[in-house]
Amino acid sequence: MAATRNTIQRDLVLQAVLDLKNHPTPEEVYEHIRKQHPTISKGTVYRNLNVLVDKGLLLKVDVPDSANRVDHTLKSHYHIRCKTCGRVFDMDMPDMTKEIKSMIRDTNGFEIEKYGLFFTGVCPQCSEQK
Amino acid sequence: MAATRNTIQRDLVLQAVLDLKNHPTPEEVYEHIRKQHPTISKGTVYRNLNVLVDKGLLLKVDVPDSANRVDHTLKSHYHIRCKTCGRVFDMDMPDMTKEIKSMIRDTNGFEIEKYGLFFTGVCPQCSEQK
DNA sequence: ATACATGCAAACACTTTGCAGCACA
DNA sequence: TGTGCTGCAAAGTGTTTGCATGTAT
Repeated sequence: MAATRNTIQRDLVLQAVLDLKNHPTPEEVYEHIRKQHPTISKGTVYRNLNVLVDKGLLLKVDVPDSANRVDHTLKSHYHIRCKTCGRVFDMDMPDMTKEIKSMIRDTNGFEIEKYGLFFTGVCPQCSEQK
Repeated sequence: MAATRNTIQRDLVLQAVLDLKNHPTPEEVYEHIRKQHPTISKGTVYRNLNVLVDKGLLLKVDVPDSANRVDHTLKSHYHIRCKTCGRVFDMDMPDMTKEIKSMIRDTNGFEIEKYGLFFTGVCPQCSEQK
């Protein structure tokens, strides 16, 4: 990995994700930082999120059909997205990595690197507003 | 659901997915159809793929960090994407819907509608080319 | 006849990137 | 002092959409 420097912007990006807690989108990180540091650019936010993910300090959360997110929680867990309001929540369920791996019958020569398990549904607030 | 019509284009889109078999991208469907029907537009391909998915004739496959795909296989199964060549393959493993649902401890009021399980790795061809 | 569908292009949402100047090590 | 990083804007991907026209029912 190439050498990296500690810039103010890098710190701000990491701190913003920690502050926002709930797996924010890059856009949310950008808006959060802009309050205190209005000159930061969106490109810098994206670049630093990628750097922090590569360094293993943040986890990338792939969200179908919308902006991806980053998670400050590093242990394996799963998410659900409300298809009405778009918010993303943590699932209350144990890690299934072992079970999932044990179900693989034949990798067909594939080197499996990672997997994603993602739920979609309607959150309590949105379902009662009908 | 609104009434739908049987257009030549709709048939062509469905037939293309069946012909191409391996969960093609909309772009691949478009290029395939264009050989026989050069005036079809990409918008029409996207629109019809969405209609066919809504009708339950095709399955949408959400692929992290790249174009989505459609699958003509309707029964629940999982996919893996080679991060080197980008191709998507079927996983050789049984359906885990029951196991996954049984691991959910508390839905916190969520109406869970669906889930996606997706693998990433390096395919045999790409890993031997190193 | 009517409303759904088409082709086209523009717009959209999200993300990356080229570049000139800046600042951390 | 050098190269990694920044801000900015432009470009890149993938997908949807507005509109005038066409066509299935």
